[in-house]
Order: sequence, then structure tokens, then C-alpha cells
Amino acid sequence: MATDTRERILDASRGLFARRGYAGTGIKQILAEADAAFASLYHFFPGGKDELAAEAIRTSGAMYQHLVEGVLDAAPDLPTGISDCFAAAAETLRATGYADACPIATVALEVASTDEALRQATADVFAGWITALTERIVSAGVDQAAAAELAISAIALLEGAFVLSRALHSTEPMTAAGTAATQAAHAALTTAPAAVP
Amino acid sequence: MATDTRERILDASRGLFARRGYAGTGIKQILAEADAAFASLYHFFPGGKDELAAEAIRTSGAMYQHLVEGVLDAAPDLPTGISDCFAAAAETLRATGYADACPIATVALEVASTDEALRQATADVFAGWITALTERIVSAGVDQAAAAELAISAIALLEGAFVLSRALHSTEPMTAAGTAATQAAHAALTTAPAAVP
DNA sequence: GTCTATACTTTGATAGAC
DNA sequence: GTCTATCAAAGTATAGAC
Repeated sequence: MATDTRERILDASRGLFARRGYAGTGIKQILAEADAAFASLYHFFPGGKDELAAEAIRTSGAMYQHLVEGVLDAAPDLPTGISDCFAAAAETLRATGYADACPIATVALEVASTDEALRQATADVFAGWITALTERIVSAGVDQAAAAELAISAIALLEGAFVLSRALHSTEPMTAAGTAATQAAHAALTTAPAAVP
Repeated sequence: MATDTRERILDASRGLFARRGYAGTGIKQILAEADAAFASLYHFFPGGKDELAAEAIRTSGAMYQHLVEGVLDAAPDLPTGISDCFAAAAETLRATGYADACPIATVALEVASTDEALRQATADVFAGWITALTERIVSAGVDQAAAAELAISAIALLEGAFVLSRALHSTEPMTAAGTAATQAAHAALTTAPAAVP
């Protein structure tokens, strides 16, 4: 069962854009890695590189969210789940030589001031993450405003730790950020423990 | 007193690399903005784009550190200083249309897996920031290990908030991260209040 | 849908006059 | 130290046969 060409192109794009960024990734490079012909790209993505990148960003953002939700679902409580997410991120960094981190952060920073369509794609992904995590924290008994603040802080800690850990080639930032996020979650839950039964 | 050519090139480079990344910035673009001739670049930076980028990263990292130290020095205590830094970052984001954020984060993510020399330059900058902030926290009476963890978390919060705020075109992530960093600083200082007189 | 070949632009970098 | 002109390579995108 050979994966179809369109999916192979998207798969290669997600990996290359995540590791090398948008401008740093060439179309020829994507097609070589996907073992696809040059014309196939413009058959499936008439909009060219931009259209391809937009779909790669949205799908990889959704995939990462799915991954995180799985870890959170498997944990006994929210602080433990958050701690597990950071531990998993640290392990992935180590295992991949500090290459695999946030699937869209590199592109997000690159295009924030240069490509409005792609910037919107990254904004939609981040907004989706924040909304989903906020709802989870609200379900754990925290009021809306405090939950949103905690969700944003946790994601900011994760993203910032990705930057530092990739640059420093060390998992220390990721573990330190994990500790901070877990402590913040504990604090928010004990401050407002009006938990749902 | 005309600024000399070398400094104009560096100045334009720092701005463009920060906003558009390394691969996304062309040499011709830098020279146009610096109003410098093509050959001047290779006169001052024989190593070409790579050498120029390395110096731009190190100097802009030092400049940002200097800026932050000034804010921290002006504050009555450390938590207030940290709060002020995030407030200043939020204001800069708003005032520049979410363009000016961390001077090196975009490049750091881009080159982390592709250019070892530039990756080392970004690592040196981040390590310098972490060391300086850790020393400050230690001076406020926190033990070394806890101080390092707080310093890393605060910088991770700042970097992550830069990513989210630029992508979302909102200062909310920066203010939420600032609150979290300030609370973490308060907690660390009250836990170990062996303050120096 | 896929292949090959190619058009067109931009890139980083160099040469030589001054 | 700076100017102009130019190079070779890589970039994106398209055309036309099959």
C-alpha cells in the first residue's frame, strides 16, 4: 500500500519546514525527499510553495495537538499531564539531536512579518492549542480568566524551551520549563479548587 | 558624522535577520537598506553572509542584554524588574506591529539544525543571558540551582511569548507570560529569603 | 497523474577599474 | 574603500509529451 504522492509531499514538507524553516527549504528538496516529480506538486497544490506550506502548517499543528491531548488524557491529573508533555518533548529533542521540536515555530517567526496568509495559518494553530488547553483547565475547576493565563503560560514555556534547547543542545531548558509549568498548574488548581465531580 | 559603512551594514543586518530570518534575508536587501556598495560587504566581512550573520547575532544579543539589564537596574526589586521587562517587550511589539521581538530567536530556530557556526553563536548569546540573570537572582538570595531554574524559565517565557504574540498579533501572551514570570520570581524569593542586606 | 525539459528570477559571490 | 559589471548556481514555476 504505497502512500499516495500528495501525502508524501506533505509529509516531507512538514519535516523540512519544521527543521529548516520556510525560506530555508527548497521545493526541489521537498520533492527529492518525497520522491515525487516536479509537476506533481503543482498538480496537487496549484498555489505552489505558499499553498503547500499553509496546509503543512495546519496539519502538523493538528497532529501535534493530537499528540499532546493523548499524553494529557493518559495522565491521572492535569499537572502530571503537563509534566509528562515536557518530559516527552525533552526526550524527543534528545533522541533527534535537537532537531524535532515545535512543528511550526520556526516558520511562525519567519513569516510573522512577511507573509500574512502563512502568519494567519500559524495563528490559527496556536489559537487552537490555547483554546483546547484552556478548556481542559476550566474543566479541572479553574475559572476562565485564570485558565487562559495558565494555558498561555504553559505553551509559552514550551515554545521558549524549544528555542533554548535547540540552540543550546541541552534538555535543561525543557526540564526547567516543565517544572515551572507544573508548579504553575498546581498553584492554579489549589487556589481555585472548585473541581467538577 | 556619518556612521561608517561597516556599522551601517551590521545595523541593517540585525534588523532584517531579526524580522525575516537568515535564509529569508538577501545580501542585496541588506546592502540596499544600509546604502552600501556590494563590494563593501566582502571587504569588511570576507566570510560573506555567514560571517556577517555571526557578528550580527552576537552584537544584537549583547545589545538586548544591555537593554534588559538597564530595566532590571532601574527597578526597586527583582520581581518588579522582571515584570517591567515583559511590559516593555509587550509595548515594543505593539508599537512595531509585532515585528520587533527577540533579536535572534528566528535565526536560532532556522540554523539550529543546519549551520553549526551560527547555532553556536545563538547558543553563546542565550547562555550569556541565562548566566547573567542567574547571577542576579543568586544575588537576591536564591540558591544557585533554584536561581538557574528561575532564570531559564523566565527567559523561556519571554521567548515563547514572543513566538505567540508575533503569530497572534496580540500582546496577551506577553502579558500572561509576564505575570507567570513575576509570580515565579516572587515564589522563589519568598521560599529562600536569605537576602543580602 | 506523471515525466522531461526549460523559462525566468534571484541568490551569493567575484573581478577589475578607479 | 568603493563602483560597475558580471558569474555560476539555485530558486520557483510552467509547458508539453505521454
